[in-house]
Amino acid sequence: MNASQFSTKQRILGAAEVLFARYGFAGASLRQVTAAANVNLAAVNYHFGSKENLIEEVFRRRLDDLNARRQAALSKVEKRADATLEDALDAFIRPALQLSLDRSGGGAFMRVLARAYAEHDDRLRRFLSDNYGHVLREFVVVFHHMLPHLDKEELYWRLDIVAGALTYAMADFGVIKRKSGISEQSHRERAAEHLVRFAAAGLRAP
Amino acid sequence: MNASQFSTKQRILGAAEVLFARYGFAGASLRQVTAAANVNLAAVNYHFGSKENLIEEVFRRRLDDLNARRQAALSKVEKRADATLEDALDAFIRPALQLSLDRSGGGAFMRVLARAYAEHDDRLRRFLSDNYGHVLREFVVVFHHMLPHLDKEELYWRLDIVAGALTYAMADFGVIKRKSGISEQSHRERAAEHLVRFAAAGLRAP
DNA sequence: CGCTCGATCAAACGACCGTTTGAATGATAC
DNA sequence: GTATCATTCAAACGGTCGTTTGATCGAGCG
Repeated sequence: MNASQFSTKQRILGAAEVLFARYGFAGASLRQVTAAANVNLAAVNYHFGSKENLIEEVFRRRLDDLNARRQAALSKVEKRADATLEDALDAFIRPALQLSLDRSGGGAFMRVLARAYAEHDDRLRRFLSDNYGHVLREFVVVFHHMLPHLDKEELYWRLDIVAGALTYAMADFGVIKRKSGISEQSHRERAAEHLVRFAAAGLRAP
Repeated sequence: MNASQFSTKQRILGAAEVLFARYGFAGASLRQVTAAANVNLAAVNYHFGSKENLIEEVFRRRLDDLNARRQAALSKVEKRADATLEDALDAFIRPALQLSLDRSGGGAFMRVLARAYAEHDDRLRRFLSDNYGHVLREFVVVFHHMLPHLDKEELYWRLDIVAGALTYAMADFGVIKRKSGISEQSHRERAAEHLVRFAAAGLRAP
């Protein structure tokens, strides 16, 4: 009998996401993952081939959606003649925020993503760059039109800073202690608002 | 015979720093560490008691110095009546930059620090908060005087963003590909310059 | 010299790791 | 009913993990 309405693959992916977020890729074992997912240990190698492949699938499941949302939001911005810098930033940041607020594990995924940055693993970096680099390049074009006083290299530097601050904020790294009355969700929403305002000013700097 | 002029403890700390940066706390084994340090496997448990304690010592060795440098730089800023926001930011960022440029492992340490944020480990967070906390609070006071239009909570949010962007930049997380002609050191120096300019504008935002 | 004691060493401990195997299961097609 | 085939299962594989043990080393000292 299944302990859930979801398929074995989906349950493994969900459990892996949470445990990778909490203990890291090396720190979370397949025995922990399969126990949490209520599936047999061998199921990971049967369905995914290896732990390495499982890690990639954890990313693919969320990033396909995240990038589609970002591209859709950016398209809307491009079609409006009066779009502001804040609108473009919002198109980049809000999809990440929404994903982090997703009821089933989105918050965990943002921490997994932050871990991926920290890993500095070449294979993982190439995987992320190959599959999702083109979306970043589209954003660069739009920002370049909105900030004509910045040359391409300067713009890249600043967007890199924005990406860093976003990763940090969405992964809830910060030292700001969430007040007991405030949910993780509204905490992240506040973070996103502050981030858009801060990043807009930073990008506009001479 | 020793393979180095440094003591066993120092060699373990140095090797651990590099390997924790590269493979993470769970991913780097004590066998790797002791082999790289050219010491016996049992030396870690003899000198540090456990792997967990070794991790804390890796932090303590660098953070004591980083905090002292930040406090000294901040004191100079406080004594000058004409100090600018950029000066205060510099007092916070430059010590981290200098540490990251330290010949022996400072760059690795900044990546270890970024991993600590990603770990979300309560014990590690408390340890860092105890070491970082009071210095951060001193910076808040100075920034508060320089940015009277921001209330305390708003200021905390923005400084948290700055800390995130700094961590990200110093750990070399970014997607900006270092050109082959540019050393890691001058890459980090560029990052720090951009960061100060960006953060100053972001903090000054209405 | 003989004694002491912190430091280093090879070896082993039990536990856990990712992966593989081959049998059992159960729905589908003939 | 029976053959098929994807899926699930318990068990085991060889390795690596952090830690512990007891022997050995070697400088300092009476």
